[in-house]
Parts: sequence; C-alpha cells; structure tokens
Amino acid sequence: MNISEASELVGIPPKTIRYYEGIGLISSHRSENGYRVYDDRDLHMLNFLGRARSLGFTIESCRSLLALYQDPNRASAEVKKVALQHMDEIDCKVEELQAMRSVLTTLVESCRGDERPDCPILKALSAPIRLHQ
Amino acid sequence: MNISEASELVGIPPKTIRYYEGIGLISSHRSENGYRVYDDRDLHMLNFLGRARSLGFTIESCRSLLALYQDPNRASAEVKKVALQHMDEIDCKVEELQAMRSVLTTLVESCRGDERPDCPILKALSAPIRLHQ
DNA sequence: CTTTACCTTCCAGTGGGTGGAAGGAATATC
DNA sequence: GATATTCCTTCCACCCACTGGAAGGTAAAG
Repeated sequence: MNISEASELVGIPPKTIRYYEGIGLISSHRSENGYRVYDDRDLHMLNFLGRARSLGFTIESCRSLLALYQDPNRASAEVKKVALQHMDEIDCKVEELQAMRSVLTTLVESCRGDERPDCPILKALSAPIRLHQ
Repeated sequence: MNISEASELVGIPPKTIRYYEGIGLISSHRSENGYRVYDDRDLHMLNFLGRARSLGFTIESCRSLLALYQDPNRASAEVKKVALQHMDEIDCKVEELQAMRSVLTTLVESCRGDERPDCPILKALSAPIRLHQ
C-alpha cells in the first residue's frame, strides 16, 4: 500500500512517516514508480512508533525501543530502564508545571481583573531583583 | 553596565539577552565602542522578563505582559486574561503528562525487568493496530 | 484530454534558545 | 611596548519533532 493508506491505518501523517524514514527510524521499499510501499511489517513498526510517541517517548528513546523490540535476545530490564527514565522526566515536568501553576493561582486570585490598572500580577513580575548569587 | 554584569544581576545569559533584543522584546543603548549598555530601567525589564519566563509564559505572552506593564491605562482584566489562558495551557499539559504517566506506571509495574526478553511494555507498544476511525 | 488526487524531493519555519567561529576592544601582566 | 586574557560584537548553525508549501512527476477518473 502507498503512504497515505498506511498513514490512515496507523494514524500518523504522511509527512511524519517520511520524516521518520529520513532520520533512519524506519525504512521503506519503493515500487517501480518510486512510490513508497508499506506492508504489514512496516505498518507494525509504524504502529509501534505511534504508540511510543503518544506515550511521550522521545525519538531517540523510540529508536532504542524499536531496536530492543527487534532483538530477540533483549533483556526486559533494558526496556524497563528506558521507560523508568522517561517516567522520571515526566515527573520532573509535572512538578515544574505544578510549581508554576501554584504561583499563578495565587497571583490570579489576588487580581480583581477589572478595568483599573492596579494589578498584583504585574506587581509580582516587577518585584525587586533578587540577587542570583 | 555591560551585558555580562546585567546578565549576572538578573540571572539571564548574555546570549538570551541578545536574543530578546533580536526579536524586539527589549531594546538597548550602545556605548561608543558598540557595546550594549544597561541601566536600572533595562535591568527592571529584564528582571520582569526573567520572572515571566520562569512562570512559563511564552515569549509572545511576555511581550503582551511587558506592553501592559508599561501602559498606565491598562485594565488589570487584560493581565488576568493572559495569566488565566496560560494556566489553562499548563493544566492541559499536566493532564496529558499524567495520562502518559498512568499508562507507563501500569506497564512498568507489569514488567519484571530481568534478563529475559519477555516484556509487557513492548507487548503493549506492539499491540494490534486499532483503526483511527 | 483534462482534471484531480496522489506521490516525490527539497527548502524553510516553528519556540526558545545555545554553541561556536571570526574578529574588534579593554584590561592585566610581563 | 608587547602580549595574553577577557569581554564584546555579529553571524551562522544546531537542538526537537515535526509541518507547510513549492515544484514537478504519476496514476486514476471523467
């Protein structure tokens, strides 16, 4: 099948599929007219990639995961390691975002949000420079 | 003062300060030798930017916030609107990340993580293609 | 035969910087 | 005075993970 059909089946845009090929994440065969052709095996890889990406794995992690997936002698510990590392990064991001959120909540709650210029949010943002050691 | 001193005071790298000037977020005066010179007012703006960025506001939001800050006829409602919109985006991101995290948790918990190839994480990633309507 | 839809490659842009090269200017040391 | 180091300047390229669009070839439908 051609790229657009593969795209529909796995839910990844054609552009992205070509991109994945460009960076060596997947490969593809070509038919006589130069069009990319995808078989079940290719769909399987693309599907794997789509799921991994939707869980937030980076392209490089996806590369590792795909390699492990295709290696019958893999140790599941390797896979778990990649996943745990990813979870750590997610946790870091969530904490960062929640820290921001909590400051923003305080600021927003203290702002009347009317037509007057007086604004605690701006006041907080323009607070005196504290020395960055 | 020169750029590196300003940088230290506000905790923003010189490269980033130049970048902010390049995209028109701030401006700067030059001394005779062509060096950028920063006064208290400039430091104040940079500090404002640093705080806004550290709360996760995008550059474009920072531009709006700086404009509001410098407009004595602003309505605090405008500021609050920017902040609320930003909070919405943070909430979206957190939800996304937590959804990923919860799937990952399940997968990681089910993986023994030993030297054997059998791995539920890979199994889940290679699960049959479900049609993307 | 023409239109439309699909395919190809390549270049450029997104956000928010960061690294490094090449070269000028100021200061410290010998 | 010469030299070394540090600081400054600009500019170009790179990061991630795509995405948009141009220019042109190919296939299927009317």
